Amino acid sequence: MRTSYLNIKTEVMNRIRQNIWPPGAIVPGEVALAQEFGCARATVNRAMRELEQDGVLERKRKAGTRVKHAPSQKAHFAIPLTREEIVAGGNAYRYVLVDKAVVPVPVWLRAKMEIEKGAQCLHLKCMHFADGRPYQFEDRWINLAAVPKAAEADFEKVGPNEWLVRQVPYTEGKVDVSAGAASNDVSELLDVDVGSPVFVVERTTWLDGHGVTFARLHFPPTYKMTTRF
Amino acid sequence: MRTSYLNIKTEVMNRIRQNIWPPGAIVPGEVALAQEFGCARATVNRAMRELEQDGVLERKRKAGTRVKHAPSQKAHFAIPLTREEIVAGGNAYRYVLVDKAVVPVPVWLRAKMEIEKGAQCLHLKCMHFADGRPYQFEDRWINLAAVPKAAEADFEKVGPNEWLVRQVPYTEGKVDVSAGAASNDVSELLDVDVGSPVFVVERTTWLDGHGVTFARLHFPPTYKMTTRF
DNA sequence: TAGTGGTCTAGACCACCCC
DNA sequence: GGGTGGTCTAGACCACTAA
Repeated sequence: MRTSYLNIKTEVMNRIRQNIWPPGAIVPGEVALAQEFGCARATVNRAMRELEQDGVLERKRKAGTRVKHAPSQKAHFAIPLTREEIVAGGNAYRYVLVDKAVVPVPVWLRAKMEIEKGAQCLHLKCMHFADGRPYQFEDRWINLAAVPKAAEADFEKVGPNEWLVRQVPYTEGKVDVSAGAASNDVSELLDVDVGSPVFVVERTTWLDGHGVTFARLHFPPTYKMTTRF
Repeated sequence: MRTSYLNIKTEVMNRIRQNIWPPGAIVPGEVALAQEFGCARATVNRAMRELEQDGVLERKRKAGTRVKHAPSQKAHFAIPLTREEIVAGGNAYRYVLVDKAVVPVPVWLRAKMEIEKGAQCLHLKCMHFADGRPYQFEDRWINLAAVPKAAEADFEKVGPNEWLVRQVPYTEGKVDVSAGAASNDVSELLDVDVGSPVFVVERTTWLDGHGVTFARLHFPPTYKMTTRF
């Protein structure tokens, strides 16, 4: 085809990189570009809309389209299932359930997930291994009021994350990433020294505003979360 | 307007959540949906295309559109300028250049950024403070062959990241996030114990395949990278 | 090879919002 | 008020690929 929206995207990017359209400059309107490229406005529109999503352009009705001063950089991290992540890395995956208990929801968790008082929850401790080496320690809490079926699952074969994603898909959530010090438990399970650095990912998940699950994932300091942008 | 692509998106999401279209199920084709919703196929197409981007659907020519078994969860973290990040948090920002030197590119950096042998680079050490407390220690390397102008900048007032983003926008890069142990230098600058956990963000940046800059950002363990999905 | 999504067009109406 | 992007339409051709 003569003019694809992709061609327009790359052409626009070229002009920006070559400083023909410097940061802050206003870009010709859609009608003008459509005429220049000899295509329909809808085609230009799609190209420009995607460039806006990519963080390169700023668009406002009436004001027109401008080149962003500082392109908003976004790192886009995928959050795969641990099993898939390990297998994708070419390693053998092994999962072990370390501990399982039904307990009243602790106060800190109630605050974090906005759970009603007196609810019961399932507390799981799991290990994930890659080629026999400790890969991740998963400290997981599941709100049984939100997911009653979890009480019947045994979690011996399938990890809670994988189970949950099948039972309660399409949830909303929050992710916190940080560095922490290995506690006694964690250091033993991950086979690192007490107090040494541990990479921590915390995930809180809601469904329709109800707290579903909270997980704290601990990785040895060899672990890196990587992405390109 | 009667049928917006947004209405279609929410309606489709509802059907998925209510298990009318369970995971793995094939969804009616675009023509069928267009007829059902009483709109043009292009409208349905946009809705479905965006839902695919959102990780909810899988689309293949001829095979049709299916609901994903496990929705691919993506967290996308914004990477703001440190100054803006601190100011946005309601804190006073202060920047200090700790050290600056022109040196031959070290071997490990040449390997990482694919820089030609014998090139010179600028090595900067900077501190960022939030309300007087150490917020980030920035260990930055700039390839002078790629950014000659950097040799003239003094980096006393403006940090290298902010300077670079203005001089060399629209680059490609890689981000690695991990946990590390504080070295002697870092522990002193961040005011933490030697060997204690430090949150580390490493960013490598290329322009047209040429290594531009590498930065290792160290945060005290109180720091958390947060996002919602 | 037939059916599905991928894309483009030419035209239209509208909502928003800077000037 | 008027110009800009936001969206929708009805129709068309094409590319890919599963059956």
